[in-house]
Amino acid sequence: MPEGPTLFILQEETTRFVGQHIVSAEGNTTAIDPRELVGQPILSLQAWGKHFIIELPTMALRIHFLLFGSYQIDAHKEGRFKRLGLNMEDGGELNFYACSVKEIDADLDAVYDWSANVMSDTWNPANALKKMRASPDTLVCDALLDQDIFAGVGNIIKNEVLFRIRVHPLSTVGALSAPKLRQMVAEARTYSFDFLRWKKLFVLKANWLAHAKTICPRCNIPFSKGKFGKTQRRAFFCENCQKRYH
DNA sequence: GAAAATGTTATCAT
DNA sequence: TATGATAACATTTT
Repeated sequence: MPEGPTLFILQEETTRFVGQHIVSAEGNTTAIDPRELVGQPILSLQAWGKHFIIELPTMALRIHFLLFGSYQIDAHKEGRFKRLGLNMEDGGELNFYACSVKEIDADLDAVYDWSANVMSDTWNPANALKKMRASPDTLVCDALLDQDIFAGVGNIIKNEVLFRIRVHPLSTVGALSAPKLRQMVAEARTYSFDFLRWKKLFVLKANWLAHAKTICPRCNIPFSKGKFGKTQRRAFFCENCQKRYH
């Protein structure tokens, strides 16, 4: 379900709810009592990386879909418990399933670094470079998945970006030249918007060049596979055309 | 039907 | 204390 572009779509699809009051709420979340939400207006609905933030007068909620979460707008799933369901004053519904719900206590600006959100106008590539320069031994595969640096980048985007810029996932950040590192940062954003466009057209998977693929489309030789880095996520890469910098 | 996967976090051990 | 391994969660697809 997730990766930043998906959350971006969710945010786009729900803008009409901003300003509306919640007329009823339900769900099996233990983070909050859904009844607390009734009567409150939605102040904002925002996406930050893979987080969906619902801002209300008395609290903010963070929805995270993890690997399996899903949502329905003006519809619901049969035979599934809602983790959280909001019924709006215009009769619309916003339902979340199999996701993590968390209440955010502190001020949103204190919790979120808006410049790290790859899909946002507030994205700041210079900040990403600065964060990476602070830990040069980090593997590029870990850096791209680091939500403090590239909020919204997930495993698919990671694999596609590294293939596009011809960098081996086990390269270290510090071994990349300055232009190469800038290219990595730029491509993280560029590919995220390609992902967004393709997902909307239902052709995302058809446009994968590396992720879950077996043959390198550039070299026509088998891709290598591995589970690398702190999170041991799948890497698909070409030993021939993706250079290992270290 | 087993296994794996677009992900994170809590908990326990070192 | 900090880091690291492991489990836990929950759904859909192969």
